[in-house]
Amino acid sequence: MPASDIVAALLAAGVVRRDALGVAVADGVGLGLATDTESWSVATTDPVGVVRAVEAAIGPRWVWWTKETAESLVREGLRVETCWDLAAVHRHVAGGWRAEPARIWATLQRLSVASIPVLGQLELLSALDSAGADDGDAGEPVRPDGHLRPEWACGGWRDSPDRAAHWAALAMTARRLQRELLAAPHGSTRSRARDPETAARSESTAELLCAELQADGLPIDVARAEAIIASFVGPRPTSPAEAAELRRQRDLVVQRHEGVGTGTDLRNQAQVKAMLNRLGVDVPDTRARRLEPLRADNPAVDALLTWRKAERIDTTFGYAWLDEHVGADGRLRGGWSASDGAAGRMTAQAGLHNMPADFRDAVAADAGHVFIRADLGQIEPRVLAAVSGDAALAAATTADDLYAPVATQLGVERAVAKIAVLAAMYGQTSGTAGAALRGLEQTYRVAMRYLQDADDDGRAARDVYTYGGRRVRMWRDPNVNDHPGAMGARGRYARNAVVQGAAAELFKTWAVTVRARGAAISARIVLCLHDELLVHAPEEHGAAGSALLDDCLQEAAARWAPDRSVRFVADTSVIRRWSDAKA
DNA sequence: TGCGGCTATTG
DNA sequence: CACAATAGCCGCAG
Repeated sequence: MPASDIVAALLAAGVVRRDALGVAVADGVGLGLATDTESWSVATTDPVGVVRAVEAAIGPRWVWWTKETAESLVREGLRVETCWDLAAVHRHVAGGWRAEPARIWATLQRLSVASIPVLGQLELLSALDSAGADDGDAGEPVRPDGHLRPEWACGGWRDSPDRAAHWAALAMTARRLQRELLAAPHGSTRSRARDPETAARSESTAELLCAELQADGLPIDVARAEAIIASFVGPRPTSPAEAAELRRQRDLVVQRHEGVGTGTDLRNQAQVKAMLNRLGVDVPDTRARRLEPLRADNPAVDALLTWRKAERIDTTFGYAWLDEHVGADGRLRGGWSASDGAAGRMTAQAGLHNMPADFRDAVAADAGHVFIRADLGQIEPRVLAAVSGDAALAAATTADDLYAPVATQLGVERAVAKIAVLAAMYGQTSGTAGAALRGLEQTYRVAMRYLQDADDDGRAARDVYTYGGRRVRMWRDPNVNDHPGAMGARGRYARNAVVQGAAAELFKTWAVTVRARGAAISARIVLCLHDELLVHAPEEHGAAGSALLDDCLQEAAARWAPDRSVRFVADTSVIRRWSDAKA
């Protein structure tokens, strides 16, 4: 069936723009499409071509199980506008990281995760269990016991277009159940989001963005990057033997401070500590922060710290790193995850999130292009004001510098106010913030209560929920009784998770808004860094892009937060190199 | 070979 | 050295 017939069939079925449309792409075989009531199977060697035609003609909200589908589309150069990613929504509402179809389905059916059938266990099951859980029709994706058939879930749905159509229809069923789950009150701190689907949608589209970030990569001036590396470790060695010799020479510069022949292994923590002891330096550990003050008085410490920096560049951000992750097209590519870890932040590999600042000079826009860079100012305390509904703290967000009015309110220096607010969000109790913390309790009672509630939940091993409804699971060591240390750690973790997690939700809403609106001026996000966006665009659209980032922040904030009492600000600039940004 | 500890880098 | 993350090397247990 040609793609135009599929489009006609969908139009006849009444599918319009933004309507949910299930899709299952079986590469080389065909695809399945499904609405809530109908499904279509298409045999074709070019299933993505069909998706492309439907996207162009209708532009639905594509519904799929996992980001594999997003990656399939992006690999073929297709950028669809929006989606509903069942795995992303599952991670959001259920917590945890694992989100295979069988787990998503079991959760929606309220079946125990432990009872999910595993492929290859069938013989064992039938031997042990005379009830025969799998006595249904193998042509159906769902077993009589309600679980997904493992052979379907593990790829069997790709076997034929008909199966793909079943799989797409099942995705639509799963989406309906997820929406019910999102709309229902849940947990001890029900999400205060105005529209419970907002977060689910931006979390979904963030997966699409991640697939694109992975494919596009970050533009790198490779010659500049090599020069930066050379400034730390010297020119690129031409052979492994030369590399080894250079390394030996670098070690010797430090070892010489002890005289000849000691041969301290600088990569061995215990030996380094012993060496420092012999040189009269007594430290509990050898971290740079601790050694830095001693550097001026002790040439050996100075040499060691210089060695550390070079060693770090050589092993982690050296020539090998460039060769492995930068393509012939000058793009640095790494894997992206839309909601990793505790609170659902985006994460990236290949050093994209922890590249030393020295390298920002090597992050350069293509010829005829610019970067539009924007970072959110003081995002966490502003988010705290929004999610807790603290009117006093919200009032402080009208200032460009939130800490200024907070300091005035507390009657302390700005620096003290800042430390106190951060301490409250991170759960620090020791240190100098003590008096100011008590002031916070008085002045921003609602926000501090919100944090304390999360802390209490965490200590008691109760899961917490972010503003956008992300479930953050708590844990308990099954082998030992809870002890104060573990409880305190969980409390701090939970306290931070409700703030950091909500900030991540706002950030992703902003990012996917920029992704959508930026397409009109060929602006593409090339880096997401927790509170910072780097967008690559043709230079003639620099000014428009700059305005767009700011507009999108206001749009995203309005969509994400229930009222406009909290002000969000971004510092935006149009630059050629990342290092041109002022901060 | 896998894992915890230590270290450095980022927000 | 609070909260989160990636990533490398080392020693040690299995």
